[in-house]
Amino acid sequence: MNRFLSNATNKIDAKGRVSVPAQFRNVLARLDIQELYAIQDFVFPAITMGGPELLDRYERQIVGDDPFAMDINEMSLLIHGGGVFMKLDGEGRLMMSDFIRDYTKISDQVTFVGRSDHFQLWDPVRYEEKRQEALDRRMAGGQTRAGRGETG
Amino acid sequence: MNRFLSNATNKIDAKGRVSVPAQFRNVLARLDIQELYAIQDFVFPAITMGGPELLDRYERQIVGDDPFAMDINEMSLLIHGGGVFMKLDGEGRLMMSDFIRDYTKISDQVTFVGRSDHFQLWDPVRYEEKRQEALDRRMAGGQTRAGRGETG
DNA sequence: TGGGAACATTTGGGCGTCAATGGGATACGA
DNA sequence: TCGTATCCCATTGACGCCCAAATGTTCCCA
Repeated sequence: MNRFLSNATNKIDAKGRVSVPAQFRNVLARLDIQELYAIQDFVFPAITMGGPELLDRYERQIVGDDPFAMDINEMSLLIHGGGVFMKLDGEGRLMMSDFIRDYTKISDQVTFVGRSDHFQLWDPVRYEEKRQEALDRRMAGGQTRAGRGETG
Repeated sequence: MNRFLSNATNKIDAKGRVSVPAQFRNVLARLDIQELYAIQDFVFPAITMGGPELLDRYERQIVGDDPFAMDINEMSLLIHGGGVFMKLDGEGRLMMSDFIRDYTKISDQVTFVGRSDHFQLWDPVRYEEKRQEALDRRMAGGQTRAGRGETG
């Protein structure tokens, strides 16, 4: 598999490190991603991580024709000022910086959530909350499309 | 037969493994499905499993042209964050991960339920409950037992 | 029609490998 | 020089891979 799927929760050790799930590391290797770009999610209390092309994509939103694009100056402030490059240590771990902790409220555990072409870092509790909210909202409004448990 | 039909209940062994019914494995082989995509059912306490095209189908809902479709970010959280790829061991068994147990309340047995182009994993008791509920609901409009369900 | 052989399926368990985690030692920056 | 980050190695436990027992099914022949 060459996409980030599923989720896994790992502990933060005494030094503030946490192992990136092996499954995700495999995807990173397959995509030949050496350096990780990290930025806060604009909607959820989570940190988005992915390859450098992730930054490219955000930058395209700045200059792009997206009608919902934010103010350019404001957007740049978030993307360029709020993003950071990180890399894993020899065992595939990364440091939980204050930058990450601030936006996520992560304390002693991290839930890694696959998002297809990138993945996210969540506090386990908040992830479960938001996941449930999303589920509720889908069942409330989405009865038409593929609702009722039918998938086809 | 190249569709998933009927249902069967198998035991979970001490290691947390359970055999996928041979009948279902035959269908998988016939459809040349090597890797299974699994995701929680959005309505029932069950896990839906099928080939990779199952994920494609869900993803089409994300990028679909439905203007009232769910928020993309939220939908991805459910589909990508909540879905997993799994594969069977040499004997055709799969691991009952916490992921599966959480959504299904499966403890020591699993009921595999055919759903034509995919199948589901249920806790035997809950399956029987839901099946009975569905049956009752269907017969509610009609007469007694003998009465056939009226809503074709 | 009954018995049983041959086969298929389910279940159990040993063992090696790898991932997650912990911790000491060293390098680096404030 | 102290606090922090990085590198390296050790430990533990989970999972994959393999083989074997037990249970169930089919089919043939007496």
